[in-house]
Amino acid sequence: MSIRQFRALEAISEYGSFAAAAKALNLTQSAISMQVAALEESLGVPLFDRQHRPPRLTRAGTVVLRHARVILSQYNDIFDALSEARPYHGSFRLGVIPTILTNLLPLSLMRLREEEPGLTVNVSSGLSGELMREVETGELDAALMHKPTTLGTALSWRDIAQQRVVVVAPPESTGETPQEIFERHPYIRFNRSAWVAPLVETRLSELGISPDTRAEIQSIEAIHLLVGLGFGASILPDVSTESFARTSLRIVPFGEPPVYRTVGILSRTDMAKKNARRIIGDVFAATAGRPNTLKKDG
Amino acid sequence: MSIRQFRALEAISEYGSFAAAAKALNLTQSAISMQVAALEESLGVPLFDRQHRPPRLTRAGTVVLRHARVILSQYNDIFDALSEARPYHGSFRLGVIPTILTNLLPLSLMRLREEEPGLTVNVSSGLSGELMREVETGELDAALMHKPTTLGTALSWRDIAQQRVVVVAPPESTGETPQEIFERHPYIRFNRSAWVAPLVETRLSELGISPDTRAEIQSIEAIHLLVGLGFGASILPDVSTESFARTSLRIVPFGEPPVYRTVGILSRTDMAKKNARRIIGDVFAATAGRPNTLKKDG
DNA sequence: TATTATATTCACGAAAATTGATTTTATCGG
DNA sequence: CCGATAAAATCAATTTTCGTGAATATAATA
Repeated sequence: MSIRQFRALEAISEYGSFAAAAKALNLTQSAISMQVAALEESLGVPLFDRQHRPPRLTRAGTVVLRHARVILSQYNDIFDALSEARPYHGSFRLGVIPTILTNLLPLSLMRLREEEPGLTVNVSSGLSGELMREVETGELDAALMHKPTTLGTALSWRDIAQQRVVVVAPPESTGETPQEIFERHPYIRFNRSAWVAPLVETRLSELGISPDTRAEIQSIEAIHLLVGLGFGASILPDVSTESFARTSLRIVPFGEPPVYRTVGILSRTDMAKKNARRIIGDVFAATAGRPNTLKKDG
Repeated sequence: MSIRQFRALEAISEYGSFAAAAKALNLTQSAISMQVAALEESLGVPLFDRQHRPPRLTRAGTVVLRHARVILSQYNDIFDALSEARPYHGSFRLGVIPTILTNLLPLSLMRLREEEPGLTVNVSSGLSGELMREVETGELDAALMHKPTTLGTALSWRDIAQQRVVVVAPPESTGETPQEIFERHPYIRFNRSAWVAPLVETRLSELGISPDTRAEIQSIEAIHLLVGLGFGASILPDVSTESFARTSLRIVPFGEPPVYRTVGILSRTDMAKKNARRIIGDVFAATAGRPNTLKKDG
């Protein structure tokens, strides 16, 4: 099964016979015949009814042809797509929630500067609710934030990362389960993210845990420090894959199935800078998906 | 540019490095490296930024990757699609306009019986307006008819054939243009098709022709016969490609650009027998597109 | 700076595709 | 029904492509 074989199949259907297809593709008729044979071999199904001359497509043949057409059109579009993907020049106003500000963002901006030097990104920070409003009014071109629960057609969303919510405990702590950990350690509540908090509360009560809440803190970094000093344990989105602040904290699953928060890009459906949006989205997605260390210099 | 190369590209993006992709695909690093090199060569664009190790996708790389993903998913879907395309068993009520009844239909039914013996097609005939109503009420599963000018979302349409409307003149007639022909021959009007008639009238007056109308006849076959006997000339949809009744009449273009009528399949969007509809549509489209003679026996 | 992980290069052998000649099979015309 | 013709299948020889393994080269890491 190769593209050449699909091309042959399409040509046969277009020109009506193996021989005609061969001529159109500058090949021998036997080459076409063998390509079809190979295709049928690998699919385990006859694509043509040889009772007729020229052979006719079987039902299976038309099914395969339909797919072949899609494949070939995607294939042919590649060059066009490449020629449209020329260097971008302009500015882009991006809103970002605090958690991302200190994790995903720096790496992504480095990459972006490398890949698309002509694109200037103006970053501002805020909570998801505020950002959403600013996107709606056009103050921001897009926002990197939590996935809203409801979304009108005026706004577009693209997933960037799924962050697992986990229990973070001191390195020297004992206890394998959330229950054990919160029996032995006070709870440092991370209450910034209004989007995740309810999920955490629900899961806590599902697990039958009533933690000893000792503090409420807004910053993931600050909580990391406190937990590292043995002050208590906390429940946070797992940003450790971003390789920043990879302190030696214990990470324990927070029940099954894991609680996730989805981070992505929100923008207006009718926005102008769709190309820039795609570039930025691609870079953030790449950074989130395949964490790489920051280059020393740039 | 081959599917294997696209697979390599996707694997690299998925597993994060050439080496990891190689392992996943049971190949050597060098094989992957060469595939990428070949891909870049044939596209004329670097897909990876070798300043980094492992190399990072460039912008062009992500563009190609997007296409590669579509291609690969279509590719992988082929087997599923084939296994779903199992022999159909059941009946189907198909309405057909008179013109098709005597041309496309017989050939298509023969093919259909050959390809899908389990599918029984019950054919009934009527004018487009009637058929449309019967499809709406569910008396018919689908209808092969002229394309309606307006179409709600409750009904679905699929194009099957474009028939050119042409001037049909006796074999021994003279005159190269419609004007000349209708100066020398009386006009036999085909008034059955309410859908094409207005177009014909418009074109006639555009061409400044006021033909000597000698008869109005409902049947294309009858008109063919009369024209063949030299009784007059007519203007008809060109069904001669269907190789039936290929009498030796003269066929002359009816002005530029040609007048077309579009024939297709109308059905309810919410119909049950979508699979049968597709099969039938495929066969009619194949018959219309690539006219083949009828087999002697079955 | 040394070490390690990773990618590139190159020559060689293996596998696949193409060709040209030949045989087989359907269709068409008496 | 039979021969003529058009089309496809088959086969051996040849060319092309692909993958490997060893030897570099290059970037990240300690």
